[in-house]
Amino acid sequence: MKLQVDEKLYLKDPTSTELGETIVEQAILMLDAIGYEAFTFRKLAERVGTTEPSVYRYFRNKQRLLLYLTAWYWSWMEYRLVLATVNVVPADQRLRLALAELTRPIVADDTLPRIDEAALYRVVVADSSKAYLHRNVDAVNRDGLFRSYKRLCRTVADMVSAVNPAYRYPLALVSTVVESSHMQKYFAEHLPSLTEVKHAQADASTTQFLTEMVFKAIAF
Amino acid sequence: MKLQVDEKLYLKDPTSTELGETIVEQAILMLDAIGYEAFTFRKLAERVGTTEPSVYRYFRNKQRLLLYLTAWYWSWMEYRLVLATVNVVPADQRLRLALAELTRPIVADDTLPRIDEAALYRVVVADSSKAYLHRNVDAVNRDGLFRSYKRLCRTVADMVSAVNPAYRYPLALVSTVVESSHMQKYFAEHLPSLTEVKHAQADASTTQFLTEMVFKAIAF
DNA sequence: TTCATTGCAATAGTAATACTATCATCCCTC
DNA sequence: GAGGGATGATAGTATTACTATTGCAATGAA
Repeated sequence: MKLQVDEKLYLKDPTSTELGETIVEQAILMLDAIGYEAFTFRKLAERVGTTEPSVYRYFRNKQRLLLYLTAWYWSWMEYRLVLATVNVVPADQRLRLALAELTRPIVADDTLPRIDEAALYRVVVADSSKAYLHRNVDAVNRDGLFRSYKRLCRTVADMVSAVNPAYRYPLALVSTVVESSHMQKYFAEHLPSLTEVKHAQADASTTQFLTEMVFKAIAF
Repeated sequence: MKLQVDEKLYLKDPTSTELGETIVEQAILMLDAIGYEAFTFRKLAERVGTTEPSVYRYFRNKQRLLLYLTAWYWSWMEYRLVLATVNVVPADQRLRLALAELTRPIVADDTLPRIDEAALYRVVVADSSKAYLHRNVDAVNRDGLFRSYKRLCRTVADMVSAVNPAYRYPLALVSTVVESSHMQKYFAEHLPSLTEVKHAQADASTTQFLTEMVFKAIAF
């Protein structure tokens, strides 16, 4: 299985060579280990056993690498979401399954052999917003680099509209839910006085909190 | 009028000297103008007409300066919120006013002569999450530097509980609303396909969207 | 078999960033 | 007029975020 990501996210397709695959694999582990701020291409090159210029041959800079990882993540999420809801006809049940998928705990998965999905999820939770909370958002957006995120939100928003076509804020609600699901898990771990979600059962209670919120918000 | 912020946020109280006040005043304008990533103490010093070491005498680093500004902002928000709801007895009306205050457009205000409140608000929207989405969250939190944010969320969460004591996620709901109100305005400006909120009337529709969401979520 | 291409390593270098140290100076107060 | 706090001036370090250039080894086509 291979997911498509926009060509502008990289200089050279990392899936086209062994080194490229290793760079992506190790970047995820390293970002998870030390965080976006401390992460540098020099350290990554050292870990991979290559040189800084070789990493730069694949990605223009670390923001683009982060964008690549998050775009990949959102595409993968949409794939899972479609898989989870295919053949389910009732609109409310489809939405419920989609929300469960969006807020579900990510576990390691062998269908994607070189990707540590759990680590990638932690990176997305902690750092994905830095990809758009940046002065160059407009330029990055013009290049279409948020397309997979937008597509995912649109997909779920359409499910919301299928349940209640009169609801006026499906996209706002969905983007709120997506970001909030990250935030609540982050808060549960680091700033527990900002949420009732408990670190130990963060996944289940986040799903419950947000699912309840969505269905009440769009109820007739 | 003067707001208290935690002493650990600065090395030397910027309100204690003319230079300190100028540093804070210009930091807000500069962060608003060029963004957190491009902002440096060297550039700030140049703009203020002082030297880099002098800025470092007030703030340990730029994260602390950002924390100082956001802590100040949340304290100010809580003050406004209390002011807006004082003498209002019905619980649902209190909550409605508080939400309106939280999501209201910020306009320049002469009660705080050297602070450009509108610029500070834009900085908070674009950059405040970077103060906690950082590897050192736990250390910063141990120092109590998120206290004003937590206090604000707790205050509003108590209003939620006053309306419906049985609702199980008041804090999670409030932190979601606070962050979402920033996010929706940011999306309206930069990623409009992620929200129905329109840039031109971002304030009114964000207030409406979130107020409606909260009252439906906590309805019996 | 040669030749060109690619894929990558190695080395080197630049401008900027995030600080820290030291010392002089100024002004206010006692 | 001595002492002390506030600031300025200068200088320096380690790291970051790149970029340029060169060369070599494997591969595949002519």
